[in-house]
Amino acid sequence: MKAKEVLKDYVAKNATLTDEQFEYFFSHFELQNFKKGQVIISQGSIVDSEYFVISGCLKSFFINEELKMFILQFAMPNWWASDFEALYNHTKASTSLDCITDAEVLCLSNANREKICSEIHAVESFFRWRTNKGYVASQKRLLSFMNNNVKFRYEELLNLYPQLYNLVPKNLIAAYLGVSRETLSRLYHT
Amino acid sequence: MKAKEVLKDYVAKNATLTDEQFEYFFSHFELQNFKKGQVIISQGSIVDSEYFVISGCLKSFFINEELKMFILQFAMPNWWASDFEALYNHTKASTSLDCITDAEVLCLSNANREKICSEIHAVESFFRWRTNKGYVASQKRLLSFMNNNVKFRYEELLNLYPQLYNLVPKNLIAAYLGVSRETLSRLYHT
DNA sequence: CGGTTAAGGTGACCTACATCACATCTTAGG
DNA sequence: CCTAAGATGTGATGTAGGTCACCTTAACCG
Repeated sequence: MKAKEVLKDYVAKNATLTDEQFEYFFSHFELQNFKKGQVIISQGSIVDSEYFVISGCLKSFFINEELKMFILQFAMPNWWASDFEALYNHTKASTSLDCITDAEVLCLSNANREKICSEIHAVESFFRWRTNKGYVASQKRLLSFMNNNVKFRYEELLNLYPQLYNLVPKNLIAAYLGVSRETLSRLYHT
Repeated sequence: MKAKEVLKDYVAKNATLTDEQFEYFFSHFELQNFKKGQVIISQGSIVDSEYFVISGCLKSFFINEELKMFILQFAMPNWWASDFEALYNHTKASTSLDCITDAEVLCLSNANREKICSEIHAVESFFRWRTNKGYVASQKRLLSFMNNNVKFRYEELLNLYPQLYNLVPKNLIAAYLGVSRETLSRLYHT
């Protein structure tokens, strides 16, 4: 399926745009291809776009002073990724974004998003919906973090994204769950 | 300061509404007064409104099977609170909301929010901004949870809301930080 | 004003997970 | 096809924070 159709299907589920409106909306995106390992946003740099994943898998992550990595999000097809704080506040990125696999993404600049949001009310509404969905997901993850142990959270993650099991190395899964790779390994072995 | 002015100042910082538009916007809210300890939303019930805090302090929380409480948010003046997942998806609340102190809030129903969002583009934009702010705050908290120990997170919380130190009992602070009250107590005593 | 309940502190002990060290095994490039 | 780097498993040991038990002090209410 072509990138345009992927986005169109996604939008159609949550907003009502005419074909012309969608064409205009879509004209503000730029299709980009990245290779496995390529960095899209890096900590400390300026961020001016957000990314809608068509194919492949990205990760948004943070590396602390001791060089330990924490993964905030695995971005699979139909997900959005960026450093939204830096993007909206025009500050430097506090997190990075890179490619776990080769990936195809649609890039939308901050300026273009604000432009189409102000031009088309339904688009503004669509982005409000999307952001709300992200907020709710983030709150759920926080709650699960406080309430559940590693094993539960690991199985919860695999239930939600079964593809991750084969796609992503275990050390990255551990960095998402907030535990060491050794502990994750010991959940089912030893 | 009256409730209307509190909301007006808050909105003015992040959206451009004419006085008439604001009056109309405001007419969709209902002022409510609650006593300390009163429950606004309880786990398992239907949610149909969100709340903007004028004065006092609320908490949104979750109680698990072992009756352990986790606090998702302390809602201080100028903050919004609800169970947003239940509110948007018309499902039953998975979290509760109650009053730590006597509180004055502006109540906005889901139906009214959607109504004014669709009627006034600037209002839709305002709510997109607000939701984005909540999302960013939630991601930051998650990251801090993974990256920092209890002492750091406690000091971070008190830096952000110094009022909490005297306003809220330590067992609630502990439930927000995700540790036992004993551990929190031992940070500075013993 | 007296009694009940909430808030807070602290000792003893337990457990989940971290860290370090090292041993395979797999895989992508040259 | 060979080799270095990445991915994974596992033992030994350390530690932050949990749990339980009990005590003191403060606050609220009939």
